[in-house]
Amino acid sequence: MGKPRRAPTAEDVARLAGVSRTTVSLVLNGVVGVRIPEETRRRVREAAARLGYRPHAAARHLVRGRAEVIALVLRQTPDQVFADAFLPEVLRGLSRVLRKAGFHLLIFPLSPDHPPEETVALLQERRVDGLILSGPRFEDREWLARWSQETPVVLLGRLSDTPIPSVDVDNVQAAAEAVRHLIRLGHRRIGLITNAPLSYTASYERWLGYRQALEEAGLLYEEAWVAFGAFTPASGAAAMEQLLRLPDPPTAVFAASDVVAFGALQTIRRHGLRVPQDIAIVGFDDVPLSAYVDPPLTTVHLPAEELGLHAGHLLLRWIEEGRPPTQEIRLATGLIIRQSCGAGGGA
Amino acid sequence: MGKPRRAPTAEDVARLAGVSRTTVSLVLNGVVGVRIPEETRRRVREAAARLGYRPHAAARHLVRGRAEVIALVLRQTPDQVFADAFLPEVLRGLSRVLRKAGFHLLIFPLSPDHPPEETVALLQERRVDGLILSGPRFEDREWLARWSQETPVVLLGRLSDTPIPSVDVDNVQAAAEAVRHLIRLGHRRIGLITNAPLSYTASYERWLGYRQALEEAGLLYEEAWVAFGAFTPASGAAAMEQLLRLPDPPTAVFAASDVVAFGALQTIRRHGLRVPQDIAIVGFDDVPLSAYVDPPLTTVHLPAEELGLHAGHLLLRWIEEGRPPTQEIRLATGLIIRQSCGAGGGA
DNA sequence: CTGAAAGCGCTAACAA
DNA sequence: TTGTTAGCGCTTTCAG
Repeated sequence: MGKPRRAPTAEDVARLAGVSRTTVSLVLNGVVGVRIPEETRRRVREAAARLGYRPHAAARHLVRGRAEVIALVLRQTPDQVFADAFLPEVLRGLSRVLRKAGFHLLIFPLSPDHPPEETVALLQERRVDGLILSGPRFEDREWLARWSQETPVVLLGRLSDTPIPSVDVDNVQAAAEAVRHLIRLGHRRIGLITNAPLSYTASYERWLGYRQALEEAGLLYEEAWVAFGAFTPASGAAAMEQLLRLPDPPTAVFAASDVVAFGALQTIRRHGLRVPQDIAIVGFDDVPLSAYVDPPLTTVHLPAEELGLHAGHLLLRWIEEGRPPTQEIRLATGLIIRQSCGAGGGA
Repeated sequence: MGKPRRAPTAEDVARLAGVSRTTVSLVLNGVVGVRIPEETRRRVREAAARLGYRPHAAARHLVRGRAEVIALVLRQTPDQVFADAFLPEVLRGLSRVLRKAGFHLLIFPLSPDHPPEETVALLQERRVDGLILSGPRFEDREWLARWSQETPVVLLGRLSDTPIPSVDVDNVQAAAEAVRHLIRLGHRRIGLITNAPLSYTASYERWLGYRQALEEAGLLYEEAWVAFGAFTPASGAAAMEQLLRLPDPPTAVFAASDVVAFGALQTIRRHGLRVPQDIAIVGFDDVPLSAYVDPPLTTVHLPAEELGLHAGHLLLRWIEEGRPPTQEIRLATGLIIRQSCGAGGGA
């Protein structure tokens, strides 16, 4: 009862097994090229098991210079968190690769109310082996540049003109594909509701894809047909309202995120219009619930778990190889055709 | 360029400031009751700043015996992750309190494919100061009991008959309130779609609340009126299907999670029935999107961020005070009346 | 008020 | 093949 205050150390194991600490370390770490009799190994392992010995990660860190920890910095604002239904999935993909490599995940929410420097300082104290920044922002470029000279980083999302490896989807192509679908269905007046201000890379790129598809098809880009959403359904609802007030409203709209699309759907309903008969909608993200709104939303699938997985891979490679992989991974998206555009997607 | 291989240590700071390591430590940690001239303090601080010195967390951990890290163990299966739209919010609440106390958050997904022992081992190596288990399961009782003798734990969710502090909502009352709302609106034939098998505490308790409300009102509990969902909208859709096939289907149903309710809504639509005119629905959780389905879902609000916040508080208290707070915190829920029951909630 | 010294638990270079 | 030794970077008595 009064015994196990202190966790067993390698020393304890050594004593119990009747060997030295070195031997314990050698055996337990499975160091190769050392010929230790099976009998000794067995004794050590048994002693360790009996004591419930676990090496102390901090001590190991200190001497090996490796924390075996990477940090996930969440750059999401509260509004974005709300929009971000796939954090759990990203986490799953990420932690799967990490665990296999023996790494652990430290979470750092970096909301706008904390200056990045403060978080950077904390990260430094922790001596993490690497860092994944989810949802990088323009303001982050400076500290990232500095940081990436010392420690591996990978971006989940994108930042233009930076040599930092990143993983993301090809937003331009994905958005263009969504809009092309609308065009293919005969729409000529196609509106856009952005998912966020264009200062966000993803929003900007989706806007670009929208323009590109229009241009390919020889359709005019009309300023009036783009309305700005900002993460929330409410913002999507307002944007749709604005589009509907136009003298000749679009017959279809590309909502650059599902969440924003949900708001748009609501507005449309409130105006007594029907989707897709009166107006077609295509979303972006394929959040789990998009299949369950009315009508089920045609949307662009975002492979959340794979994003996490690849980010982890890339970071681990940098850590192992000691130099940046200089890679931009662009994961494929796919258009999921459901019923909000009136094509396929059976009842 | 070839310089900053090694991070500056306290030694470096001491040298630059022309003092000893002790002094550096004393000054930088703001140890009280030590009279060091302001001038010396200034010099130390300046040297530290100039070098960009950051104390090494692992070294500190080793000597102080405190990691300043707590672990969040996610017990969610993939299906649950899907259902769990509020992980980000919980995270936000949690990391807010932790940061204030100088603690960090290590994430451990504990999916069913890893034996708990393995994760426990990893947790031990990390020597975390405490642990929050989100979504505890019956099978966890054993290792939890053992663990909690050594290290603080708090449950996010509930496990019956355990002395481990926990924070949760009062599912029984919350569910009862939802059902009472239906009864108040005149419904007598009220069905239940569970959010998960009853082996899950939350499901069980919501089922209990359902029964309780029925009983209070003198209504009969009918086996046939409870259908089992399992996390996903698809399961909710199937459950609703089953209810609708009954000779005399319920006129209202309490879906024990919004996600499951979304599936139910879809089934109802497919049957050409209308909500709330033909059938009323009340959900549970108040996930962000529940206000944006058609019709907006009346539901029970789950205070996700506060759950995280309180869990953090409780854990920190245990860590600071050295003994379990023996507390069960039950956070208040509230019925959010929207339009899926045909009462209030204006258009 | 400040410095010297010990030691947290572990690994790894070096001897024996 | 195994043991001895020297730190990793920090805090913290204990002397000066």
